[in-house]
Amino acid sequence: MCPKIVDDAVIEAREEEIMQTALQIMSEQGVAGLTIDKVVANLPYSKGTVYNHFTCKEDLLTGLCNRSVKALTELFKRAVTFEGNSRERMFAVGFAYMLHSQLNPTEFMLVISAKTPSVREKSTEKRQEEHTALESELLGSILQIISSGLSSGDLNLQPHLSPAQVAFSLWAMSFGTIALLHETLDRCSVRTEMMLERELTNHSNLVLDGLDWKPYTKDYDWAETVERLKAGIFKTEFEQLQEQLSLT
Amino acid sequence: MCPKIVDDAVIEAREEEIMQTALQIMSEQGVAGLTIDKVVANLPYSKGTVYNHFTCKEDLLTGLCNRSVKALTELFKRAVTFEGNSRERMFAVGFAYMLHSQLNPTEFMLVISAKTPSVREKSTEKRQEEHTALESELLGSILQIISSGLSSGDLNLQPHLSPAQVAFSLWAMSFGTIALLHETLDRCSVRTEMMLERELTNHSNLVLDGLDWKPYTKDYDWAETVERLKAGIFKTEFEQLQEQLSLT
DNA sequence: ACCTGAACACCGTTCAAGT
DNA sequence: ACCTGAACACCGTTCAAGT
Repeated sequence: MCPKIVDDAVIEAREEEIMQTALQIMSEQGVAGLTIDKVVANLPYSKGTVYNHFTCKEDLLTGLCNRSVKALTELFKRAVTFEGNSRERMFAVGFAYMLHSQLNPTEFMLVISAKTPSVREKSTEKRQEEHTALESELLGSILQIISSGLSSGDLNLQPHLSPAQVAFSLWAMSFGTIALLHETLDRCSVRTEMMLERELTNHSNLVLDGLDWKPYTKDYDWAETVERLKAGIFKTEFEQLQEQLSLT
Repeated sequence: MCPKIVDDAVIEAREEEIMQTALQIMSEQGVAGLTIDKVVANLPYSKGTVYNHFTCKEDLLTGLCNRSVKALTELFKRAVTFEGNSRERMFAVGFAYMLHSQLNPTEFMLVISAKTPSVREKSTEKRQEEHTALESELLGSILQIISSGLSSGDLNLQPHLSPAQVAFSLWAMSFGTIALLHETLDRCSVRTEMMLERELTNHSNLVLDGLDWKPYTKDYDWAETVERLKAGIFKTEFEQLQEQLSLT
């Protein structure tokens, strides 16, 4: 009836197949081990077809990056629905970020390298725009929680700080913690189950206390909140993470 | 008299020459634009000689990364000598980090990519060890200020936080802010002179307030501290930055 | 002992030929 | 209209020959 729609679906399915294959190779051989030849060898298509979907290797990397951010967006949206006070919801966002980075270490590193000028310059305009759109969705979730904190009175913004600046602070803090800790965990090869969780909780508490966002760390049972997240909205993800860690 | 020493000096000078050439190429053509052929073309030596100094391209990248961290170490040591209270000295470290990342954007990005597994795996053992040694020197400066804050009573550690964790928090915060802001500034192509300075001050204040490190943001004239840094220990660097920004 | 650069292998990208 | 894979260009790395 409408062949165009069917075609689009086929194209999208193939794009997904290409990206999954690329991801598989990268998780085994590292980002530097990714080769279009290797991707094609694991696929029933030819090189030319892959280049019909992605204009160059960098475009493929940005595509993978977007795929990962898309999944993160979903987790953030779920965090916004967490039942609790506004600071708990903000904490849930950080928790979601941590879970995502742990469950998809390869993709997380990709987000960093996709921001690199050398990758961005070569990617398609289209995929770059998709990327910025996804990032403002992420930011949107954070801003939503900030404004709910403001209206509930949990958060009192200092005059020199705008909501956008607060959102940026929180993001930078989480990003920095995860990026540096990933690297440290890699090097020590001591992937203790809860190291990242503990550090991220510490940093999150520092920044949220610094922002004067109530209830303060000392006035609340945050361990209980963590338990509620693990058993509630992020149950599936947490179980996946435990399984993954027990395998290593 | 002692030819070995002369030889070492010659070798070191050449290594520096190679790294400077590589840096020059990277600042013009990006990290992806760096090619051993291009490096050799700008040098009076042959490919083989370059490969006598660096075992592979990644080893050269790690060498450049270390060169940059070495310079940062010097700035941090200077920050420790800043005359003021302990929180001011801690702030000076963040300020040094910001100055360094602004003055050497290419090198700063390199530090990120050098931490990437694909680069680290290929680098020489020797250069990797040098890198960890440099990083503990950086951390050492931070720990020094933390312990002076503890003994002066400016900083009261919460029971669940160790000095090392605090140092890590501060580092992660600065790193995250700078990395994300670099990217944002790149994209907007609005390199307003003081954007990074303002954001880093905000974040630093948030974290230090959160840590309960006195004097609090609201109780002190931090703008005056910034002025003192700009006119004092970081005068040269600040002037370089202004010059650089006025040229663009 | 160190330097040289031709030679090799590998990989991203293209495009003429095929369906 | 889309797919194919041989062919090309480029780049990291090596090593026999030279000094």
